[in-house]
Amino acid sequence: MEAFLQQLNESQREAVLYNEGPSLVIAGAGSGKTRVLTYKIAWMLQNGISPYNILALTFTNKAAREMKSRIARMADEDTARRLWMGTFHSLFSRILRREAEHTGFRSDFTIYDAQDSKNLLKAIIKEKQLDDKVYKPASIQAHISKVKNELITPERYLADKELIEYDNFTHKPAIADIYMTYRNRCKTAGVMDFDDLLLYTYLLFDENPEIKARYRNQFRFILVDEYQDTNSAQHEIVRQLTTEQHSICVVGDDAQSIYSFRGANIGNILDFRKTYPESKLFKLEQNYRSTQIIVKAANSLIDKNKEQIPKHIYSRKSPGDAIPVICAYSDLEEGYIVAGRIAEMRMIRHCEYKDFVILYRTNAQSRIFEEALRKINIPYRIYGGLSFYQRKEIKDIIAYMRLTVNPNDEEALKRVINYPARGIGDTTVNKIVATATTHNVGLWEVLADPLKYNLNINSGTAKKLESFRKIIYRLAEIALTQDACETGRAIVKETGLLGELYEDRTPEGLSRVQNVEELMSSLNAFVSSRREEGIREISTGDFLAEISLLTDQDTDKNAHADWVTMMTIHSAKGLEFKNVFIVGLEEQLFPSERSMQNPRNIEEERRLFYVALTRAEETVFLTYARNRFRNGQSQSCVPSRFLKDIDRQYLHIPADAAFGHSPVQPSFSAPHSQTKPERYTSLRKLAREENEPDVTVQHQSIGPLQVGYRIRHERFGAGKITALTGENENAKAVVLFDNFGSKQLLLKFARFEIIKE
DNA sequence: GGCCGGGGCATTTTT
DNA sequence: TGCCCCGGCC
Repeated sequence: MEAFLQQLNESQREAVLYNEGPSLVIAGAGSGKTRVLTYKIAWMLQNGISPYNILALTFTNKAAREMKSRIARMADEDTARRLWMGTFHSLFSRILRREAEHTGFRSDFTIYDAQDSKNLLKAIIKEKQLDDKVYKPASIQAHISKVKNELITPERYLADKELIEYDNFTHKPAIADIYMTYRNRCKTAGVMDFDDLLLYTYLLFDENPEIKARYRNQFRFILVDEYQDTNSAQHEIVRQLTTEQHSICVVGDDAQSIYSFRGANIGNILDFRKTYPESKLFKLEQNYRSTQIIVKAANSLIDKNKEQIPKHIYSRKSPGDAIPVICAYSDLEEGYIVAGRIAEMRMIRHCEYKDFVILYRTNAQSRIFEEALRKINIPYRIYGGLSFYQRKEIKDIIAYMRLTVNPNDEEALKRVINYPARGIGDTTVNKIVATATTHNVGLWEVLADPLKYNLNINSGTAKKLESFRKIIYRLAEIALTQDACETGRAIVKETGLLGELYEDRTPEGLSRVQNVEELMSSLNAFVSSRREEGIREISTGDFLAEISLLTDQDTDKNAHADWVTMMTIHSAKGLEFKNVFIVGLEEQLFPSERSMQNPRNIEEERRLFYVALTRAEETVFLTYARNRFRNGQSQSCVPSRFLKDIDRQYLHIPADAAFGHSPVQPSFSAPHSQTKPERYTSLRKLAREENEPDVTVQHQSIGPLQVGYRIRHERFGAGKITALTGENENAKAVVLFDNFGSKQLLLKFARFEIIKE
């Protein structure tokens, strides 16, 4: 471990070693933030702190997974697993399930995704006979989400004069009532939406001081990643769990706070030192990613923001080239220019396609680049769009799973009660909803005993409902006695879902079948990986709990395939590319039209541009068009004000691209000292070697297996056995996989073959 | 229940 | 311009 510490720079090391009280680590772009977090945790573990006492919160599953696997390499797999490390949402849902008896929910509550909540709101607005032009479901949803993130319950909302007055003022006086109904409906349905996972955790701690104390005592060390993205609820929960002397370490970069629109509060990080007056401040200011010019250009840009924590980010890489600014006549030409540059650079500089990314402000911009790339046969991939779990066929199956776990789940029930078609129409569903609402019970209660609630339906409909009910009962029974895999299989078979899909021979139909197969195989993988961990019972609920909080942002399969990447700047956060094109740098597009009223929003847009610039390792191109097709008509455009915010000495501005000033020659004509391999890479290798797990009973060989053999695992691919431990039932192999880090496999369950070198 | 056409609308997105 | 949603019609 001492050796590890040598691998850190001074400020990183200081941040890692300070654990005596609250600390704020300002981590500039590319400054080795994740490494500080992982080393810090590894250091704690090394010093005898139990993983059980460490709470590490991240925003995405991907971040949590990466950190976990790095820690597994430095400590060991089992310890890493016992850490409380994960997203806010997943860890809090774990706590809420555990403490269910104090929450008013059952431990098997299901989770509404954004679409479900919107559908429910839409239904409520309709039931209340409100005008959905005034009460637009999407904006009501955003509003409710916002107040929840401010920890405002329906009761508090009603009592809040200002909120009520504001709603009257905007002619939407029914919002409080909609919110109340929504909350109650979720409660009777036994479901939580994403915001509820935070809100109810806060309320749990708030209303039960002894529970709060228990967790506060348990989590003696708390780490929060991407603190600039926390919303008020997250901030407050962290406060509930800490004292002013607590060892809490928050890591983030105020300059990269770009999610205020979904509730993130940059004040959390800016005012951290007011919240914890005793806290220490560490700054990671060396950027290991980008050339000096890129870093300096980005600095000069972000300097124009008022609200920020002072810092001096620097790079010791080569100076690099000045940043070309390219002006195109039209959006179409912008596409051709970028595509042409990529082709050219690939030839001249021997880059691969995957070294390029095109970053834009809005998804709508992607189409033109798509067409331009396709025209000259450049392979590309667009990030974003419909995620795997949002596809209809997947949501249908998941809805059935949700019903087997929680038959009162309203949105799941509405989704599949007539799919595949069973002749149960809207009228019937509406009657069920109305009956359930008047009796204040879940939909399933009504469905299970229609007579008791005087459900007004004819005998034909009653029969149809009966047969649906039987299906769900049967599936629920399977879910009770068998594992998640069997349940999944039964769902596909018994409901006739797959049959329905097989009939469709169109390409879309085939891809739907493939998606279902993929879901089934992920179910399989889930069950078998839990088995390998030695867990015997794996219920459908366990699977749901995991995937409800998952997105396929997380599945970065094909990450090494060779294609150009296109994405919004927002989704590029945290990533890096050798060459970056930032396109559409025009007023009203970037900064977006909507951000213009408010200087704070402009600052956020500027941070967004900062994020874009700092994705690049070697080269950045900035492009804008003079004319652009927007909303059906061609508009002439003005170059973005942000171009003027970058110190001109770092830009290369040709005459035709002049914006605001007269063109000048670039100040650096790039003496090309090729970037040396970063210290970073060698470090990582070192880190990997030094950390074989300390396990109890070690063997040189078990059966045909020997330490040092290479194997190929069904899911994790190739890897080397680094240790063999345990006896018989508990025999395990520790395998260092080429692409998945170190894993312990329970030999009884693990599926792999021995391969030759 | 599915298909077609009109109207409205048009940042950013993870959990 | 293009997409999505809704409502009407078969």
